[in-house]
Amino acid sequence: MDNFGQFIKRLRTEKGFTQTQLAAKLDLDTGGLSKIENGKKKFKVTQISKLAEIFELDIEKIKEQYFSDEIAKVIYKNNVSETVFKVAEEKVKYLLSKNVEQGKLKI
Amino acid sequence: MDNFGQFIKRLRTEKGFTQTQLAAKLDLDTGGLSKIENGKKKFKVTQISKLAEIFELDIEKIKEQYFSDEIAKVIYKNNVSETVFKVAEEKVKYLLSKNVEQGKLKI
DNA sequence: GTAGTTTTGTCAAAAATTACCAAGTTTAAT
DNA sequence: ATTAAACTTGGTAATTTTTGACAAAACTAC
Repeated sequence: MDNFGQFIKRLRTEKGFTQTQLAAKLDLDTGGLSKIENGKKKFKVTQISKLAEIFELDIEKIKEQYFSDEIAKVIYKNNVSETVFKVAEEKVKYLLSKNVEQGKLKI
Repeated sequence: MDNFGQFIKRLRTEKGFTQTQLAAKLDLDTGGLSKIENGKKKFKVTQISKLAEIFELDIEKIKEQYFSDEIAKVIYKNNVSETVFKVAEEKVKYLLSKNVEQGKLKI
Protein backbone atom coordinates (compact mmCIF):
# COMPACT_ATOMS: atom_id res chain seq x y z
CA MET A 1 0.00 0.00 0.00
CA ASP A 2 1.85 3.02 -1.28
CA ASN A 3 1.42 6.54 -0.15
CA PHE A 4 1.92 9.16 -2.80
CA GLY A 5 5.61 9.63 -2.10
CA GLN A 6 6.26 5.93 -2.41
CA PHE A 7 4.17 5.89 -5.54
CA ILE A 8 6.42 8.45 -7.19
CA LYS A 9 9.54 6.73 -5.97
CA ARG A 10 8.40 3.45 -7.42
CA LEU A 11 7.64 5.03 -10.79
CA ARG A 12 10.98 6.77 -10.75
CA THR A 13 13.07 3.72 -9.93
CA GLU A 14 11.15 1.57 -12.40
CA LYS A 15 12.22 3.96 -15.12
CA GLY A 16 15.73 4.13 -13.74
CA PHE A 17 15.67 7.85 -13.04
CA THR A 18 17.70 9.45 -10.32
CA GLN A 19 16.03 12.01 -8.11
CA THR A 20 18.05 14.70 -9.81
CA GLN A 21 16.82 13.64 -13.23
CA LEU A 22 13.19 13.45 -12.26
CA ALA A 23 13.41 16.61 -10.19
CA ALA A 24 14.63 18.51 -13.25
CA LYS A 25 11.62 17.35 -15.23
CA LEU A 26 9.37 18.52 -12.44
CA ASP A 27 11.07 21.87 -11.78
CA LEU A 28 12.18 20.82 -8.35
CA ASP A 29 15.56 20.50 -6.73
CA THR A 30 16.80 17.14 -5.57
CA GLY A 31 16.13 17.88 -1.95
CA GLY A 32 12.59 18.82 -2.75
CA LEU A 33 11.88 15.58 -4.54
CA SER A 34 13.44 13.63 -1.72
CA LYS A 35 11.12 15.34 0.72
CA ILE A 36 8.14 14.56 -1.46
CA GLU A 37 9.07 10.91 -1.72
CA ASN A 38 9.40 10.80 2.03
CA GLY A 39 6.18 12.61 2.74
CA LYS A 40 7.84 15.73 4.14
CA LYS A 41 6.57 18.04 1.47
CA LYS A 42 3.48 18.16 -0.67
CA PHE A 43 3.46 17.35 -4.30
CA LYS A 44 1.66 20.14 -6.07
CA VAL A 45 -1.69 19.34 -7.61
CA THR A 46 -0.74 21.42 -10.61
CA GLN A 47 2.13 19.05 -11.35
CA ILE A 48 -0.05 16.00 -11.69
CA SER A 49 -0.46 16.38 -15.42
CA LYS A 50 3.27 16.68 -15.85
CA LEU A 51 3.74 13.49 -13.89
CA ALA A 52 1.27 11.79 -16.18
CA GLU A 53 3.26 12.89 -19.21
CA ILE A 54 6.61 11.82 -17.85
CA PHE A 55 5.45 8.35 -16.96
CA GLU A 56 2.84 8.01 -19.67
CA LEU A 57 0.11 7.26 -17.21
CA ASP A 58 -3.60 7.93 -17.09
CA ILE A 59 -4.03 11.18 -15.23
CA GLU A 60 -7.10 9.81 -13.52
CA LYS A 61 -5.05 7.08 -11.92
CA ILE A 62 -2.59 9.58 -10.58
CA LYS A 63 -5.36 11.77 -9.22
CA GLU A 64 -6.83 8.73 -7.55
CA GLN A 65 -3.50 8.07 -5.84
CA TYR A 66 -2.96 11.68 -4.96
CA PHE A 67 -6.32 12.47 -3.47
CA SER A 68 -6.93 9.16 -1.76
CA ASP A 69 -3.70 9.84 0.03
CA GLU A 70 -4.75 13.29 1.13
CA ILE A 71 -8.09 12.04 2.33
CA ALA A 72 -6.70 9.03 4.15
CA LYS A 73 -4.23 11.16 6.05
CA VAL A 74 -6.88 13.58 7.24
CA ILE A 75 -9.19 10.81 8.35
CA TYR A 76 -6.44 8.93 10.08
CA LYS A 77 -4.88 11.90 11.82
CA ASN A 78 -8.20 13.13 13.16
CA ASN A 79 -9.59 9.78 14.19
CA VAL A 80 -12.66 10.23 12.11
CA SER A 81 -15.09 7.37 11.76
CA GLU A 82 -15.11 5.79 8.34
CA THR A 83 -18.80 6.56 8.04
CA VAL A 84 -17.48 9.91 6.82
CA PHE A 85 -16.88 8.37 3.42
CA LYS A 86 -20.52 7.70 2.80
CA VAL A 87 -21.50 11.20 3.84
CA ALA A 88 -18.77 12.70 1.67
CA GLU A 89 -19.89 10.61 -1.27
CA GLU A 90 -23.42 11.89 -0.91
CA LYS A 91 -22.19 15.44 -0.75
CA VAL A 92 -20.20 15.02 -3.93
CA LYS A 93 -23.25 13.64 -5.69
CA TYR A 94 -25.26 16.55 -4.42
CA LEU A 95 -22.71 19.06 -5.62
CA LEU A 96 -22.62 17.41 -9.03
CA SER A 97 -26.40 17.41 -9.37
CA LYS A 98 -26.60 21.01 -8.22
CA ASN A 99 -24.04 21.90 -10.85
CA VAL A 100 -26.08 20.18 -13.53
CA GLU A 101 -29.08 22.25 -12.54
CA GLN A 102 -27.07 25.42 -12.67
CA GLY A 103 -25.89 24.36 -16.09
CA LYS A 104 -29.46 24.00 -17.20
CA LEU A 105 -30.40 27.37 -15.85
CA LYS A 106 -27.58 29.09 -17.60
CA ILE A 107 -28.74 28.01 -21.05
CA MET B 1 -27.76 18.65 2.10
CA ASP B 2 -25.87 21.09 4.29
CA ASN B 3 -22.33 22.14 3.94
CA PHE B 4 -20.55 22.90 7.18
CA GLY B 5 -21.41 26.58 7.18
CA GLN B 6 -25.08 25.86 6.69
CA PHE B 7 -24.84 23.21 9.36
CA ILE B 8 -23.64 25.78 11.88
CA LYS B 9 -26.17 28.31 10.78
CA ARG B 10 -28.98 25.83 11.21
CA LEU B 11 -27.81 24.91 14.70
CA ARG B 12 -27.50 28.56 15.59
CA THR B 13 -30.93 29.60 14.38
CA GLU B 14 -32.57 26.56 15.93
CA LYS B 15 -31.27 27.73 19.27
CA GLY B 16 -32.20 31.32 18.52
CA PHE B 17 -28.69 32.69 18.75
CA THR B 18 -27.55 35.70 16.81
CA GLN B 19 -24.23 35.55 15.07
CA THR B 20 -22.86 37.93 17.63
CA GLN B 21 -23.91 35.67 20.47
CA LEU B 22 -22.53 32.50 18.96
CA ALA B 23 -19.40 34.25 17.77
CA ALA B 24 -18.67 35.32 21.33
CA LYS B 25 -18.90 31.73 22.52
CA LEU B 26 -16.50 30.71 19.78
CA ASP B 27 -14.01 33.54 20.22
CA LEU B 28 -14.82 35.00 16.85
CA ASP B 29 -16.17 38.33 15.76
CA THR B 30 -19.48 38.56 13.98
CA GLY B 31 -17.92 39.07 10.59
CA GLY B 32 -15.82 35.96 11.04
CA LEU B 33 -18.80 33.80 11.88
CA SER B 34 -20.71 35.19 8.94
CA LYS B 35 -17.85 34.22 6.69
CA ILE B 36 -17.76 30.74 8.13
CA GLU B 37 -21.48 30.28 7.63
CA ASN B 38 -21.06 31.39 4.04
CA GLY B 39 -18.05 29.25 3.34
CA LYS B 40 -15.62 32.14 3.01
CA LYS B 41 -13.50 31.18 5.93
CA LYS B 42 -12.57 27.90 7.55
CA PHE B 43 -13.94 26.75 10.82
CA LYS B 44 -11.02 25.64 12.93
CA VAL B 45 -10.74 21.97 13.70
CA THR B 46 -9.71 22.84 17.21
CA GLN B 47 -13.07 24.51 17.79
CA ILE B 48 -15.09 21.41 17.04
CA SER B 49 -15.21 20.31 20.66
CA LYS B 50 -16.43 23.74 21.70
CA LEU B 51 -19.18 23.52 19.13
CA ALA B 52 -20.16 20.15 20.54
CA GLU B 53 -20.43 21.67 24.01
CA ILE B 54 -22.45 24.67 22.95
CA PHE B 55 -25.02 22.64 21.09
CA GLU B 56 -24.78 19.51 23.23
CA LEU B 57 -24.01 17.32 20.27
CA ASP B 58 -21.96 14.20 19.76
CA ILE B 59 -18.53 15.33 18.72
CA GLU B 60 -18.30 12.44 16.28
CA LYS B 61 -21.31 13.74 14.39
CA ILE B 62 -19.76 17.14 14.07
CA LYS B 63 -16.50 15.67 12.87
CA GLU B 64 -18.44 13.67 10.32
CA GLN B 65 -20.02 16.86 9.02
CA TYR B 66 -16.79 18.78 9.11
CA PHE B 67 -14.56 16.31 7.36
CA SER B 68 -17.08 15.02 4.86
CA ASP B 69 -17.40 18.61 3.79
CA GLU B 70 -13.68 19.06 3.37
CA ILE B 71 -13.40 15.86 1.40
CA ALA B 72 -16.37 16.51 -0.82
CA LYS B 73 -15.07 19.93 -1.77
CA VAL B 74 -11.68 18.59 -2.79
CA ILE B 75 -13.16 15.78 -4.82
CA TYR B 76 -15.66 18.04 -6.50
CA LYS B 77 -13.29 20.85 -7.27
CA ASN B 78 -10.71 18.56 -8.79
CA ASN B 79 -13.09 16.39 -10.75
CA VAL B 80 -11.84 13.25 -9.10
CA SER B 81 -13.60 9.99 -9.81
CA GLU B 82 -15.56 8.66 -6.89
CA THR B 83 -13.53 5.49 -6.98
CA VAL B 84 -11.14 7.52 -4.87
CA PHE B 85 -13.28 6.79 -1.84
CA LYS B 86 -12.64 3.08 -1.97
CA VAL B 87 -8.92 3.61 -2.33
CA ALA B 88 -8.90 6.11 0.51
CA GLU B 89 -10.85 3.71 2.70
CA GLU B 90 -8.27 1.01 2.09
CA LYS B 91 -5.48 3.38 2.93
CA VAL B 92 -7.08 4.33 6.20
CA LYS B 93 -7.47 0.68 7.12
CA TYR B 94 -3.86 0.12 6.22
CA LEU B 95 -2.71 3.03 8.34
CA LEU B 96 -4.76 1.77 11.26
CA SER B 97 -3.37 -1.75 10.99
CA LYS B 98 0.16 -0.44 10.65
CA ASN B 99 -0.36 1.60 13.77
CA VAL B 100 -1.55 -1.45 15.67
CA GLU B 101 1.61 -3.25 14.66
CA GLN B 102 3.75 -0.39 15.80
CA GLY B 103 1.88 -0.49 19.05
CA LYS B 104 2.76 -4.11 19.47
CA LEU B 105 6.38 -3.53 18.65
CA LYS B 106 6.72 -0.80 21.20
CA ILE B 107 5.78 -3.05 24.11
C1' DG C 1 -36.62 55.96 10.12
C1' DT C 2 -34.08 53.20 13.34
C1' DA C 3 -32.40 49.42 15.84
C1' DG C 4 -30.67 44.96 15.32
C1' DT C 5 -28.57 41.62 12.43
C1' DT C 6 -25.84 40.02 8.79
C1' DT C 7 -22.64 40.52 4.94
C1' DT C 8 -18.72 42.31 2.80
C1' DG C 9 -14.24 44.67 2.11
C1' DT C 10 -9.77 46.16 3.56
C1' DC C 11 -5.41 45.69 5.34
C1' DA C 12 -1.92 44.55 8.53
C1' DA C 13 -0.45 40.49 11.40
C1' DA C 14 0.25 35.73 11.90
C1' DA C 15 0.80 31.18 10.23
C1' DA C 16 1.89 27.82 6.93
C1' DT C 17 4.41 26.44 2.88
C1' DT C 18 8.10 26.70 -0.02
C1' DA C 19 12.67 27.31 -2.40
C1' DC C 20 17.25 27.38 -2.09
C1' DC C 21 21.48 25.99 -0.55
C1' DA C 22 24.79 23.45 2.09
C1' DA C 23 26.18 19.81 4.94
C1' DG C 24 25.66 15.25 6.22
C1' DT C 25 24.55 10.31 5.36
C1' DT C 26 23.91 6.21 2.73
C1' DT C 27 24.82 3.18 -1.11
C1' DA C 28 27.35 0.72 -4.48
C1' DA C 29 31.30 -0.26 -7.07
C1' DT C 30 35.99 -1.23 -7.32
C1' DA D 1 38.70 1.30 2.59
C1' DT D 2 38.11 4.96 -0.79
C1' DT D 3 35.61 7.25 -3.92
C1' DA D 4 31.71 9.00 -6.40
C1' DA D 5 27.02 9.21 -6.96
C1' DA D 6 22.68 9.29 -4.88
C1' DC D 7 19.93 10.54 -1.32
C1' DT D 8 18.39 12.87 3.10
C1' DT D 9 18.13 16.51 6.22
C1' DG D 10 18.28 21.10 8.31
C1' DG D 11 18.37 26.17 8.33
C1' DT D 12 16.58 30.27 6.85
C1' DA D 13 14.86 33.71 3.90
C1' DA D 14 11.04 34.48 0.96
C1' DT D 15 6.59 33.67 -0.58
C1' DT D 16 1.94 32.51 -0.16
C1' DT D 17 -2.14 31.71 2.46
C1' DT D 18 -5.02 32.48 6.16
C1' DT D 19 -6.55 35.20 9.75
C1' DG D 20 -8.17 39.03 13.02
C1' DA D 21 -10.01 43.32 13.73
C1' DC D 22 -12.48 46.92 12.33
C1' DA D 23 -15.59 49.64 9.56
C1' DA D 24 -18.91 50.33 6.17
C1' DA D 25 -22.71 48.69 3.65
C1' DA D 26 -26.81 45.86 3.09
C1' DC D 27 -30.66 43.66 4.59
C1' DT D 28 -34.87 42.81 8.08
C1' DA D 29 -38.54 43.79 10.89
C1' DC D 30 -40.78 46.91 13.64
